[in-house]
Amino acid sequence: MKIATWNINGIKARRDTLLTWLGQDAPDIVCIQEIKCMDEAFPSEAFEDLGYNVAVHGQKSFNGVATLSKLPFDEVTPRLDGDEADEQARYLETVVSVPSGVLRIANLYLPNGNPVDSEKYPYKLAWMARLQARAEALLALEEPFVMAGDYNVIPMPDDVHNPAAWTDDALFKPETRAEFRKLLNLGLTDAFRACHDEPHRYSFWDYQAGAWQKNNGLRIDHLLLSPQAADHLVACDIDSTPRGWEKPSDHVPVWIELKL
DNA sequence: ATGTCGATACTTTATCGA
Repeated sequence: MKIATWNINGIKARRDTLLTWLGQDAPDIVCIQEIKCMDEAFPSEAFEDLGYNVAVHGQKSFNGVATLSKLPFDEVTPRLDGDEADEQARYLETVVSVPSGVLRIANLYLPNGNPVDSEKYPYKLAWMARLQARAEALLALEEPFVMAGDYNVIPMPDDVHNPAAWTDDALFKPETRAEFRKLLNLGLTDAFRACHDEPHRYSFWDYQAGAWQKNNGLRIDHLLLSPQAADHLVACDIDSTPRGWEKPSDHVPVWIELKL
């Protein structure tokens, strides 16, 4: 079972790019972020024609997540617990049945948090605390689950080209990295780092300043696995090729293979 | 650390968010 995550930066602008990638890569489940549209504007039919079931949690203009799955959804639950007043569409949890039982997929678009002296940074940290609480609740079920998405977190200095330039950024501040580490300390596995120890492998390159050409990137898109999922992890990688295509997203897909 | 991009609106250029 192949599961991918990809921040596509606008489904209207990236529909055909995503279809092309799905046509050649054919993952079983894809978590996409930043669809930037309302539920009813999502082009579900195009993906259904490729054999995917579609779950959408969108909003106008910003944010928004959608999960595509070749397996039917047993459950679809939008929103992250912990703040009823939070209107931002950033979290979509689904459950599918697999031969060995169930598999839960949390699709998340974690807040960017910049600028750090605005209300956006405390919102990011609070959102990360809510995600930890959700992870704890799910871990108690002792079932396989994947938390996949754009975390907007650079976990380690080796995950960015020039770490010294990022020390005060919301994606790399010590407080941000500490909140991410709490997820790992609960018992979740960073799938990419379980499979790779080479430094400077990136999932995002800014549109500006020739970042892609200079390989000036960030590793901020992650798949975190529960112990019951990590036990079945056989491969993980970043597919950077779509960053070189026409009109690319600034992020590329990251995928795992689970033997379930 | 800014050489860009996507979506939106009292649009055809400015603003916001990343």
